[in-house]
Amino acid sequence: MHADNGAAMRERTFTEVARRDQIVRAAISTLAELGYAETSLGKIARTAGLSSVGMISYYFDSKADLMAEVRTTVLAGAEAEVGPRVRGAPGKLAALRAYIEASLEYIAGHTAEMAALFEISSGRRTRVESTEEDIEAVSVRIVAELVAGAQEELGIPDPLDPRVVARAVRGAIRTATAARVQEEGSAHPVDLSREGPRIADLFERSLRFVPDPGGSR
Amino acid sequence: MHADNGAAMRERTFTEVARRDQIVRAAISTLAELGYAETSLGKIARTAGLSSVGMISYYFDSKADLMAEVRTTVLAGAEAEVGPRVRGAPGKLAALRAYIEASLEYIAGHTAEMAALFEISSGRRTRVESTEEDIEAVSVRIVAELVAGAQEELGIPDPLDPRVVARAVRGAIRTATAARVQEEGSAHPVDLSREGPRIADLFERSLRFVPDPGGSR
Amino acid sequence: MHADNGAAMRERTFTEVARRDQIVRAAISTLAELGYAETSLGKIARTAGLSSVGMISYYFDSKADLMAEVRTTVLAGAEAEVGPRVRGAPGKLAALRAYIEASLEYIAGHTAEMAALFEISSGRRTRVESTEEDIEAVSVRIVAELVAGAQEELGIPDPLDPRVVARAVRGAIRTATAARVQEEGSAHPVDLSREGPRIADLFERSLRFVPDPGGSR
Amino acid sequence: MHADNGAAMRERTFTEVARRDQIVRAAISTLAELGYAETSLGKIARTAGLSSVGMISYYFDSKADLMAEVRTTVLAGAEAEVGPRVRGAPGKLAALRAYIEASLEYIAGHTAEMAALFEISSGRRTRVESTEEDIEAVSVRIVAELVAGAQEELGIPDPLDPRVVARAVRGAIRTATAARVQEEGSAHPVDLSREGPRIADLFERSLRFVPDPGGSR
DNA sequence: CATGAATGAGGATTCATTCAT
DNA sequence: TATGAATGAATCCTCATTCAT
Repeated sequence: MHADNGAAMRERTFTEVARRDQIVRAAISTLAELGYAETSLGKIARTAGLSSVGMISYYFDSKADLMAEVRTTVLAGAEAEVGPRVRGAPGKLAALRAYIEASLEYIAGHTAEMAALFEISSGRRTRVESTEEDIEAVSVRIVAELVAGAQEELGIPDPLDPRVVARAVRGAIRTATAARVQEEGSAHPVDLSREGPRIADLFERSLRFVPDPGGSR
Repeated sequence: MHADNGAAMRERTFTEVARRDQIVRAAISTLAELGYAETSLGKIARTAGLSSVGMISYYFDSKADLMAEVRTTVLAGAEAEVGPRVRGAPGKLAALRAYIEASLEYIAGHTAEMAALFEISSGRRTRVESTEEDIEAVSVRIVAELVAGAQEELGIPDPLDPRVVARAVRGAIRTATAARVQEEGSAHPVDLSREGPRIADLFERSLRFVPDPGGSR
Repeated sequence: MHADNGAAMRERTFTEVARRDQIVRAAISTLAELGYAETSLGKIARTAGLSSVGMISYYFDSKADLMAEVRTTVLAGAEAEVGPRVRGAPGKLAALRAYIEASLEYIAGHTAEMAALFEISSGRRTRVESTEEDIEAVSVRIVAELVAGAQEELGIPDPLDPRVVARAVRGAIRTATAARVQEEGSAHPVDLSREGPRIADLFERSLRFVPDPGGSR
Repeated sequence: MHADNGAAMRERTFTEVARRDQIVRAAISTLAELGYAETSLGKIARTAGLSSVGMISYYFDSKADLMAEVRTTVLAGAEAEVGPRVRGAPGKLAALRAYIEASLEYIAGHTAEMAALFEISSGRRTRVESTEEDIEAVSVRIVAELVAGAQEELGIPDPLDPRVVARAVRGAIRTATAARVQEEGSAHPVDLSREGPRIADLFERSLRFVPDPGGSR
């Protein structure tokens, strides 16, 4: 076997990097267009303008390997946009808002990547490595930290469970994305560029909310 | 062809009903365990303890037909538990809470069914019929109505967009489900039986929240 | 096995005869509509309004058995119409003309039967019995006798080989039939009712023709 | 997909050409031997000495694709022999004779090809493309032109309908072919090499025939 | 008489992967 | 580096036939 994507790397030639990138991009398009179940190496090769399927096998150990690379690439791209904005936010609540808004903006501008990511995570079951941690689990942990910080920052007397909120936040982002894809032809499609602030508002309200001391619940 | 799911209905034998049920249950298990992409009629047959794949084809016109039956079955089960509780709730806010709690309770007791449903909706691309409306779209519409009613009920001065909230609610439910599946082996798995009230609390807070006139935002 | 279509017959009950006929007629329709390759016992059963395929197996030993019955039935029908007219003709030449015209008239009125017959003879290869003689071979022999008789009758000095003429006659009949089926949607479809006399004229001319003693050929 | 028979042509490797040819030849043998209904890719593969069925799918997009190639190949071969002789004939009547004789000579030397062609045209129902015009329809049109020309050439007072004659000619050719295949084991098999001139004689007589002014008919 | 159930072989097709060049 | 060739398993599906009731 020639290709190798393990931990201890050898150098990659320029051609190799370019080819891999070309293939990964073709895979993203294909996944987004056809879905995981209908995506084959042959179709990816055709999308990439490659004459043979063997070419992919040459650069990637297996289909799973390619899928993993797609995942990594897409996640890295998202992190590159979302991460700095979260880290540059003044305070935890602002960071949470930044996370939500940046996520939805990124999603809005990278439909194919997100669709591909979605297809991979829902279409594949066999984990390549144990290190390939679940996207959602990681995201939830990160968001939960922001939520916990924000509630602390706000000094809420009866805080919500950060992980519950975090899962809701992630769910809201995911559902908004999915809705956008599905309502594409609808009369009132979801406008992702406006969705971010609205979702942020929603969660900010729940975090800011102070239970009425004499309230019913 | 023997199996028939068209308009002009035929009587169904006892054996037929039993077999179909047996196959549907096997399909649910297989989908939940392997995911849509890895679920084949052969694997379903093996799970069902059937000797031949042809047996499935005998009772279902096609794989799509079987998947549709799975979908219908699971949705009917969920509706039977969630629907009455929502309709029996005193008021819209209570109905929203009932919806969330009942959903999570049902999910908690029917992990495999929900996973199967999830796999079908995300894994299949070719819609069987246009009438087979997207589960999420329908759910969002229903929840949005509850949200709108609740906000009206509460007399909130600056209400949130009901559809934004609805998508967040659905997202929270889905993510909680997914989290439960994925964290099965984890140290702190999600306890779905407690998750419902917490998610309901979260959204109730955001709906009850009255912006401070002199607040920072 | 219950059904039996061998030579030494036992009595057939009324129901049995009726059922067999019903099935044979359904087979003819199906063959004519779908062609041999697409005709299955299941489809024949559905066409016949029978609920189960087993019914056919009950009355016919095998698919081949049913096909043989279809063949026999159709041929008997044709013979019943063509035979008397040929035998009643005044003279051999007239008999040949009667054969051609009656054949085409019968074909014109029994499209489905003829199509079914055509499908069976071209679609199936495994001979059921050696006694199931080839239709064409038999027909050619019969026509050849008429041709030979006609030439004798006319006293042609340099007669044509009767079998050559006979094969041409049969070919003309077949091709006319096929042309009718294929040109159904065409602008100038073949009118089978007029085709008979024309084909008869054609062959009568070739039989009547007396070579010019001083001619080139 | 590897095989390609679309518009945008790709270079064909030496191996590819050889393999395709090998498969086409195997298909011809199988069709001729078993008939269309019994011809499967598996049997063709076995005939071709190929270990796997997948091999055929690798070189041909579908079974229909392969059948189309068989058709094209056989027709091209026939045209290459018959065409020049028809076009080189001195006059229309001579051309008609050349057509008949050349056709039967070609058929005599290519029994399997012709049988395969016959099986394909009669066994398949779903037309690949509308441009794939029916062989018989085309042939009849060509022959009809020759017939019309010949009658004009001969200056016959009461000419026959050229299309009627053309269909008869085609029918005679086809029936002679079929007869040859079926009478292979017979005592007096048809000798196709002598059949051509005889059939030509037959039709020449009918074209040359001048009705007797005082004749019976 | 009739039917529904069941079976298992065989149909075409797709695909990931390996290999020789 | 790159490519085309080849393989064999697995996909869904159809079908003729058998059998128990």
